[in-house]
Amino acid sequence: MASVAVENYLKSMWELGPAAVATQELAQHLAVAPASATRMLQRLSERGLVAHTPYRGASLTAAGERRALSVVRRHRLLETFLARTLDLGRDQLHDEAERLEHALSPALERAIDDYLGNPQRDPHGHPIPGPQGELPPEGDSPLGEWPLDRPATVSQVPDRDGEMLGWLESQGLVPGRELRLVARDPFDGGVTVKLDGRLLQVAASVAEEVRVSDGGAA
Amino acid sequence: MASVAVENYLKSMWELGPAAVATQELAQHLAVAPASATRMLQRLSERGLVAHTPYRGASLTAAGERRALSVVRRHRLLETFLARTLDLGRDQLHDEAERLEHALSPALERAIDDYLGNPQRDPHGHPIPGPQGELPPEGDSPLGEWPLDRPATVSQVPDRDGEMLGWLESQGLVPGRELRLVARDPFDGGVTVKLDGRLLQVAASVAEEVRVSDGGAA
DNA sequence: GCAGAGATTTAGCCGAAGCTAAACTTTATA
DNA sequence: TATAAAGTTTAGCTTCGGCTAAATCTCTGC
Repeated sequence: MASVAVENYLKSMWELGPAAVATQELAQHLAVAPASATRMLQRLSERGLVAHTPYRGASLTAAGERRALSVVRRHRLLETFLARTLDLGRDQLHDEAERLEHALSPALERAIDDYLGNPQRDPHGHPIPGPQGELPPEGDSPLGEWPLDRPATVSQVPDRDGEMLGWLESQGLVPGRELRLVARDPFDGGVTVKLDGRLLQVAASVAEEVRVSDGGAA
Repeated sequence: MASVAVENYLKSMWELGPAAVATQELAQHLAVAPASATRMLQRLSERGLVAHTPYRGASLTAAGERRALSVVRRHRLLETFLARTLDLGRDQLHDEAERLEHALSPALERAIDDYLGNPQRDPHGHPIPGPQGELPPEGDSPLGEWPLDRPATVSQVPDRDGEMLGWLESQGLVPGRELRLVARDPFDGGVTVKLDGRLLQVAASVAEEVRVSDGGAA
């Protein structure tokens, strides 16, 4: 039905949303020329999957969001499945799932979901949308916005940036790890955290991507 | 590198080979118009993957065969992997693997192969080509050609025809099952086999597709 | 309130891979 | 052996999804 390209545009729109997404931003995210993005937005608009106001960006319609969430669901189920069976590095998971997600039939999606026992989160801690695209309200906060001294548990790490992910792992910043914020740089948003008795400097760009919550239960 | 379409043409060529394949045969196998097959054969010929003599059919070059076997390897590894982890019906396996095979990276291929312990056969009993396309010499014979009364073990069943596969399974004709030929219809090639103490009529078309060998070791 | 920078869209091109219709080969039959 | 049928190829069109270059819009700074 939807081609690989269409699925990728919808997924990117969702990742960059929910506010209106600029053509250029979308194009960059997909490593495509801006003109290509414009054309695709027009086609998606005709199909009723995005609302595109020329020169003002675009956003997903309800139908578009459903399709996007279906791709996200397949992606995250695949990451979870591959992590459970094979053991690949956390950063390999993303790339592999990225390719396979477009080839997953509804039947196989269901079989994998059952096999995994209907997981709620993928190995990076990202919530897995339900079969109809249901997503629980987001209870996690960016690490950079967490109050000082309140105990927190890492709930989500980014999956796209292999480099950042590698660093996070080497520092023990993985989902489930407990920590406390001991200082915040008021200018750039970087933070210092204490985990395992160690102090660790976390750059602003990283502190934006890592999410935490207070329950030990993710 | 090679598109999904190219991979599918190469795989079909291999399945229909090794003798020269007629354009029409190839087109039918891929559910494509004959003219489309001609054009693709010309392109593959330019790329050095097939040898095409106009009006006389085409066959894979050594390079083409290598690529084809890589697709077959991915397909059969995937079937084995899915069968081992999820439990899908034997006939679903084929369709799912058909889609996923084109999205399997070399790294994931290796990871799956290791996970499975470098299997030699897929769940249908088909041999899995090695990483460089190595295939052991075929030791199995079509059921229809097996001598009367000599004990045989089913080694391979077809994977494409879900209907036939369903029937075979319902009759217990699955890889590993032992049987004996008790009669052969001299005209159409159908046979009567004895398995589990029962007598079973097997049509010629089926007897061609099922392969047997004498070792219990497949 | 207008010029210019920056973002966006349009116009026009390309290649892949599909299709149909028409032309051409090969093969088979009368 | 000639001709018809069957199979194959060529010609020319379509859609998808890229691209570049040129045109157009928006916004900001003067």
